[in-house]
Amino acid sequence: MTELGRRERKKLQTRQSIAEAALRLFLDRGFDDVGVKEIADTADVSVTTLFKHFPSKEALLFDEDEEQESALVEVVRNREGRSIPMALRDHFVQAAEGHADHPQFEVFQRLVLETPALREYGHRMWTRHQDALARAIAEETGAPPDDVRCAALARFALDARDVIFDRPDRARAADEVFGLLEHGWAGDRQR
Amino acid sequence: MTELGRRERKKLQTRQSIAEAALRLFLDRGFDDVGVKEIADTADVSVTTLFKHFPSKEALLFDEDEEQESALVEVVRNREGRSIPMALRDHFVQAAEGHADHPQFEVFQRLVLETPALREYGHRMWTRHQDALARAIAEETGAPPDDVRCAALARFALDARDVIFDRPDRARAADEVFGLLEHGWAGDRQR
DNA sequence: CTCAAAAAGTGCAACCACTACACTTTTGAA
DNA sequence: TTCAAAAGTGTAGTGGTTGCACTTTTTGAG
Repeated sequence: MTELGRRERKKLQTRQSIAEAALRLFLDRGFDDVGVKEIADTADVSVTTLFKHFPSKEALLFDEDEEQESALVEVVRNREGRSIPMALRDHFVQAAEGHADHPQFEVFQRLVLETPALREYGHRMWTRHQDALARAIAEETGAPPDDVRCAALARFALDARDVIFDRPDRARAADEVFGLLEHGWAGDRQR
Repeated sequence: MTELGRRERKKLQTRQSIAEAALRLFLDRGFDDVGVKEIADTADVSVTTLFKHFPSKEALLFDEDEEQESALVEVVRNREGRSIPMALRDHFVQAAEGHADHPQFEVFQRLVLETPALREYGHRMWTRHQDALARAIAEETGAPPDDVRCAALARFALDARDVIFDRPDRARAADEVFGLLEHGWAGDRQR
């Protein structure tokens, strides 16, 4: 256990109150119609302080990051008999279903999807995991750590999420897209 | 032939002189160390005018766009017996080789690759073609225009370029990556 | 307990990309 | 020749972001 001193507790607290204020205001009035100044005021903090905690306005909405990466690596490493693409597919489907519970998350997701700056930032954060995922895949298949095919599969799997999220029936879409990665384009339909 | 009046010629000329000034300054001192003001001054134009010709600072470096898209569609449509992934692979390899001649382009490419803002912008511009490419693929294979697999293949092919461009031996990398799209992950190496 | 140093927070001024606006100049065509 | 559209200009602003000098709080060592 990591014992947190008063200082670090307070720091975490201000950070959280900033993030909460931002989320609330953004959901209320949209990303572009809320200024950083207003967020800082709402959180009762100076603008300078806000930027000491978050590197950009967009970052106010994307807090969790390392968990996702380790989850991805874990999925690749610990998959019970399934192929890597199938394990990843299950992971994404499961994640989507897990979020479907909280209606709060749907709203958040729509905000991100409908705000170009946020969508882009989210994508950038997401694809940061490419290298880690590629290394995990390489390690798992005995390929060299910088193998091209592993890098490609990592990239494709990461981007597959975006392709799938735009579709109404996500489970079906996931099947088709990851099926493509699993069996290849030339598998069944066309030349 | 499209006859261009004096007006349109002059407009094109100022646009070009802006782009040229920008390219020269950026190559000289880097994207982040050159202000828009300086570019405008160098091109002997006001900042307002600069932004009437280009929507953003990044856009100063990415002029050609529609040609690439139509080229992609053309490649899919008019491929002599090759499968779609293979046709796209050849297209990318050929494009890379074509640029390899001009050493000027290598420098430009390094600038883009090493400047996060530019790399990102370039990627965004590039993936704009996804829909058009997906539709072309769908049409070519008789699938519905919004078929998921076609959308996925389009996206993957577009992203493949980035994966490949980072590698030293691009031809070989292209073979491996597009081979993956052609035959699928489960093709030869691992489960 | 004391005190000095580290860290968190503050306010201000500035930078930079970008826009709105009101304006002048140039140009194409009737 | 005349007139309206289009290109260009300068100014003043907005909004995100940073640098700086400063105060306050917290910590740990003596």
